[in-house]
Amino acid sequence: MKRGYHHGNLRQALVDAALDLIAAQGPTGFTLSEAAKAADVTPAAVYRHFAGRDDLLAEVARQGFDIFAALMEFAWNDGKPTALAAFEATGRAYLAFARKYPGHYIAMFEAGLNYAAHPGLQALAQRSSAVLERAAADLSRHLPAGRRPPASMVSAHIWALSHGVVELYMRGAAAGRSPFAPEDLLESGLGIYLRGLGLLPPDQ
Amino acid sequence: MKRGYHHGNLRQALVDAALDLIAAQGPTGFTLSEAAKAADVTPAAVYRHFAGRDDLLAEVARQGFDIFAALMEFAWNDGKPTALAAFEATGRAYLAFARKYPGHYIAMFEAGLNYAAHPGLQALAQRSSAVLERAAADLSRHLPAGRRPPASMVSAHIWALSHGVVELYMRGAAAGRSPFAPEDLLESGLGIYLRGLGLLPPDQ
DNA sequence: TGTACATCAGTGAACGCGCGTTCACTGATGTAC
DNA sequence: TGTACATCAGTGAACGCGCGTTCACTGATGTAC
Repeated sequence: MKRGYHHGNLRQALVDAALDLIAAQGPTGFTLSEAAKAADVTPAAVYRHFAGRDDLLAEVARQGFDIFAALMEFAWNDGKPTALAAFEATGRAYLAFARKYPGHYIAMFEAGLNYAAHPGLQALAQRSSAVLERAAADLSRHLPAGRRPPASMVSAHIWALSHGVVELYMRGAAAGRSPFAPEDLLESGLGIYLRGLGLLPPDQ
Repeated sequence: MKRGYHHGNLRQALVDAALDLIAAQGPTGFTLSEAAKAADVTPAAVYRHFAGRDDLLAEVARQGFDIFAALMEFAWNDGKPTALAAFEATGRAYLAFARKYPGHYIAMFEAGLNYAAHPGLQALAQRSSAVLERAAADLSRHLPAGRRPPASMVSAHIWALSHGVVELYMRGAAAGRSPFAPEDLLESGLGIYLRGLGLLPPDQ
């Protein structure tokens, strides 16, 4: 397919190429040159749209956080119909995102990029975690005030469990070798955790 | 300090140099050349002891699994004095390992190296996970047979939570920004989880 | 103990490669009149 | 509608760099007699 001299939407084409490379070859397996080649363009052309390799990578992460936050907000759905059901939907959404947008996920959480150097990123990342914290807070309201752990701690537990499942059992070392699907692992793990919080009956 | 022409123990010196580089600069920030330089040796000398860059990295991981498995076994201590106490000690040991041996941890779990290509590695990795599975199985024995999840699932939950805490809250994006120490996060998370399993009284 | 010799762990130079980035350039697009 | 010109998104060649790896070599170590 022959395009004209101007690409049309090179910026996004480069982001998409980067996504494919990241998903296929890990956080390191992405080079500006390869992304340019995949977009049928000279490496130098990238500099019309990005400050450099790092900037392109940051844009990938930025778009990822955008999608991620939207997905999480949609799944949480303001805690309807019940806080518990909405919470479990949010957990499923987390894994669905990691599975469907592996390039984004890796850029966001595994590329080790410097959040401080890209201020927009930091704000977006916090928007994502805010969803989870709000969900945890709403959930906590169903607990007697006495034994209610801080919502930010609950959300940290959930996030850690979710991330661990993705890293170890969806990708990673144990990916094929575990008898459990990541989705089942997260769901069962969350269930036990919620029971421990007192949000599910002890004998389900 | 001037050594003789022969190094003495170059093999281990290279492993140690690699560990420092990995810990300081991430899984990618390790090159054969830099490791050689850190050991005061020509890059070519590395090939007297390792088949190449990958082989050196694999040796780092191998030693890591060795230490890791030993540490976990020691902490588990055959489930004494009680399965519960031993289990919590094992969780603490996991985080202590990640904190004390960051280079090893990264090489083991984040370097994305091909386990199948290094058969010895696979066996060692399984020895590590066997400790956790045995602990989970011993714990489960205190549950009524009816609502006893498979031990391998319990150990997967624990591993995922521990790994997630390390990645997100010890290193990683939320490292400094969370109000909770990783150790506290894991301990509280494990506590809630164990309560959910029915191994701790509901109102602690 | 002394000597001849094999072994072996290092050197140093060289290689081809792909990387990110720069630069002067050119051809297409859009705008003013 | 046509023309002159500014803008802008690309090219292509070049750069310096550090990488992993190879090779013939050399100097130190260890062993046999």
